[in-house]
Amino acid sequence: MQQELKIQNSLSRQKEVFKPIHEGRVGMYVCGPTVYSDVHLGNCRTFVSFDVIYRYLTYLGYKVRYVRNITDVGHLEGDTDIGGEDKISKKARLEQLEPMEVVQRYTVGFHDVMQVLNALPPSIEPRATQHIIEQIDMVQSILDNGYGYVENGSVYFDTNKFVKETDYYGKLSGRKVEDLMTETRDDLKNQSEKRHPSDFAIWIKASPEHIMRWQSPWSVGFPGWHLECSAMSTKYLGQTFDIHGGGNDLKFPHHENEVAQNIGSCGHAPANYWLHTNMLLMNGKKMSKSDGNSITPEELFTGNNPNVSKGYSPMVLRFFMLQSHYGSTLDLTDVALLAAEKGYKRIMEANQTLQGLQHSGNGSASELDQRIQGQIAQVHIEMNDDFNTPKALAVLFDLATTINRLQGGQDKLSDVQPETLAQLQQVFQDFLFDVFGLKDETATGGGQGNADLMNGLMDIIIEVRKGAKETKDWPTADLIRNKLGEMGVQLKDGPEGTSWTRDI
RNA sequence: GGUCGGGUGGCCGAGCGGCUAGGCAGUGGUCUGCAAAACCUCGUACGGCGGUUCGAAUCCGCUCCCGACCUCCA
Repeated sequence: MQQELKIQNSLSRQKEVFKPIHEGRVGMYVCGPTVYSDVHLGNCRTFVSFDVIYRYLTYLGYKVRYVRNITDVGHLEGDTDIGGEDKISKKARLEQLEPMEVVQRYTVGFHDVMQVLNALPPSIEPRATQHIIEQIDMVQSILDNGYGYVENGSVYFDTNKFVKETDYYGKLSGRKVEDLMTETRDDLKNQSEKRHPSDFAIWIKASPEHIMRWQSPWSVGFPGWHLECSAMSTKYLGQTFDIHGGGNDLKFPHHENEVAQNIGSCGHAPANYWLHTNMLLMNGKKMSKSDGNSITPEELFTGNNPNVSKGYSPMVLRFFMLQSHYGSTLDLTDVALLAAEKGYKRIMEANQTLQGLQHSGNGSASELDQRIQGQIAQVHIEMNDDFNTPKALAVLFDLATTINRLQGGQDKLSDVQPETLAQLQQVFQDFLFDVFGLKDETATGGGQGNADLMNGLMDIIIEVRKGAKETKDWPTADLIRNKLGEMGVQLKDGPEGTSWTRDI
């Protein structure tokens, strides 16, 4: 299984072979949320996507340092670098809370959602407010290098100078520098402190009523929005690292400005590979906090939202996301979720069947065996092609049919080598759980102790029903099946006996 | 207005020059006490119009829609 991993690099707009800076290690930075309100599902898609990327890199044997920040200061409302109110501050004012209470509340909420979605915590989760010193240092470096200027206590990044002296600005977002320089939007006219419309604040002097403020060489103020990512990625991953990720709505201006800040302060572009996830849509439109077209994870799980007919399990949501590529938009609809729920159940039950298959020890290298071997390899090939989870999943579904045929006797285990079966069992476990990060909710839930109890109880019930069936006592047999069905436990009669699964 | 990305069978969603994924729904079967599940079967889709090519959903041109970014959002 030695294929090369290829990833789509936003910087080159091409799929490139991934080569880490340090053999066997990967440094990855992903822009995390601004914690001023509940995460919505769109945010979750990005973090689930990078969770799978993180998991797969780890699966490949890389030692990954995954840094995902929490932005808790500096992110302004509105369309200007100054004049807009800090999002955290605004929320604090409206709810009469300390800014850090706001931050704490939504950070905890974010972590809870990440946990139910089974997203692994990052290696480091730095906060902007914990890195004010690093950010001030970076502003100073930018000033020292001549790429910034001070105006009335605020510091701005001089994009005009940066453009003249380097060829970086606009490269990532594919923007034409001339367009940026000749920006004439009405909104920008009143930003008199800036020398150019495309300049952006890296340090902002706090107005008297502004609650979050720190001492700096230029003013009592706070850092600009883009700065924290530059400062923290540099601190934890170095001046140049492997992968920088985020939602593609951050490409401009956030990421473009980040690149400028890094080069402006230390002369190096931050990341070799930029990965951008595409937007989650709802009703064909971008899911967005600001225009109200959004649904929270909570609402999706409970069904308490007009856009869904029922609640969906977090794992169904995760599976739904895996069925599309992270680089494509994904439209969230009720029927699509319904379909995902069935598909999720099918693959999980196939895995249960697979893990229960017992090999007698004698198996030939038949055509079937060869095909399974090929498909096992194919799963890896698909994932190595820019983390193509929908294609990898498609191969797993093909294998699910084979698994069910083996169980049903249409295919014979004697045509499968014991090692092949073992590999297949391993691949399903590895990919379903370790790489895709799914959990099997069709199986027994509620902790291991309860699982054992549940299994024991079900064995008894199935045994009793078997007795009823043998005496052709159909009313009793059906009563048991129907009552269990109402409780969310489905019985499946088969030639080998009766098995059961739980609804999700 | 500028820049970028899309339009794929009933729905979702891969593919991105020939081998025409996958899931869900639907069809007709097998199995079953009945059902469910499972298995088998059927279903040739790529917005429109031209062009390049032996061959195009895939490349090029035009055109019509849709979305994203350009201003806060993952």
